[in-house]
Amino acid sequence: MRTSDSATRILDSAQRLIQQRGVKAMSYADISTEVGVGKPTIHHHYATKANLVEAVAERYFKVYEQALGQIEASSDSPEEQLRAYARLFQNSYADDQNMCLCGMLAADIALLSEQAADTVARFSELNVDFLSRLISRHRDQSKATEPSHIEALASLIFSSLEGALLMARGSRDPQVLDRVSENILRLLG
Amino acid sequence: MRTSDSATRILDSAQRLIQQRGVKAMSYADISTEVGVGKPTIHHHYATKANLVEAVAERYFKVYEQALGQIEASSDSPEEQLRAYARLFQNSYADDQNMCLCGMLAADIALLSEQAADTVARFSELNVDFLSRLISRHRDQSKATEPSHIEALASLIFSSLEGALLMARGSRDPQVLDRVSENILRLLG
DNA sequence: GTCTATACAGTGATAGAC
DNA sequence: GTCTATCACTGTATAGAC
Repeated sequence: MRTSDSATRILDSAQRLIQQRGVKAMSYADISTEVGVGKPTIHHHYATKANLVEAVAERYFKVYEQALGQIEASSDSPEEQLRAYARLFQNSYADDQNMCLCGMLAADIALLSEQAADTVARFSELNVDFLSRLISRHRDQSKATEPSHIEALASLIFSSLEGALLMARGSRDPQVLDRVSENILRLLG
Repeated sequence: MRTSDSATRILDSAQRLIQQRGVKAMSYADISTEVGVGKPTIHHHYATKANLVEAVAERYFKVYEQALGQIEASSDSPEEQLRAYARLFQNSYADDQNMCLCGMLAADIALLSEQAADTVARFSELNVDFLSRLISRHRDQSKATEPSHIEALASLIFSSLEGALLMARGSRDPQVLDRVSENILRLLG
């Protein structure tokens, strides 16, 4: 159905609005205009705003999880995989200077329902786990490293990219992300 | 004047609310309740919400600039100065899981006036410049390094800490900041 | 599944008295 | 410098028809 994936188009619009303006500034009126349906239609698909945010977060998590899976499944080297990982963030910024959805939700954590906040926490784990595996694989090729060090390095890489996305928006300097991405590759070796 | 630092207490309240909830969720009603003055009083000191946000950002910038100056003036080693720098972020989080004000403003960049957005950009430069000087001083003790590498490393450190602050909020894990801070020290040497 | 119409709380902001 | 009273507007949400 062309018409009846309104639910999906509402999610698309809501996600974009959150990434650009934050949860509080994402309104039913904006979505209504963008998608071309009445506000009651939005409520029909997602009863409350909390529900809508939860749905956006959950879908984002799953899509992102799949993307990480594809990177991991590729037979590339850990270095190449890390490059592909960094590209996820670069693509987000290239697409209208979008913040990572969960990065924005983390900033707005005080406004979220328990469920949405939980998805944000799981997103963080997802990234750290992915990076920890990647680092382990890389380290096996040379020398062994303590698990706590690996997790700390994974946290550093994830934080760097989330922060670089934030910094790129704040400083209006698109190159920040590229420079940080390059230096992260150096961290690995 | 005891009474007439209402202006200051309004700024304090507004800043805290922005750091915890973001610009859009900071309201005159909240400040009015917290400070104990009527909403018209807030307008008397800061005519519009945009003015208020600009004043909060500008004061934050200046206080932060002073803090960096004190770190720089201290006769400590570059390593110790970097530790003190990281502590600024750790203190922010320790104080009610506060986001860095300009980090939150960067997330809310689409909602800001030109002037406020400019202060955020200047804040970013302030940090990168400070860190670049610090790195240069450290490198002089050993080997020379290209300026572009220094700035890239400075951006990485700043991004890491802003991102770690965001990540600590999102993952509800206070130790993230500590782990990232430690690893940053390793980046220097 | 979508609409019109509407309820009602909260928003930033202003007028004018003290 | 602070107040009371009030403004126009927008926010989320609901009722009920089609």
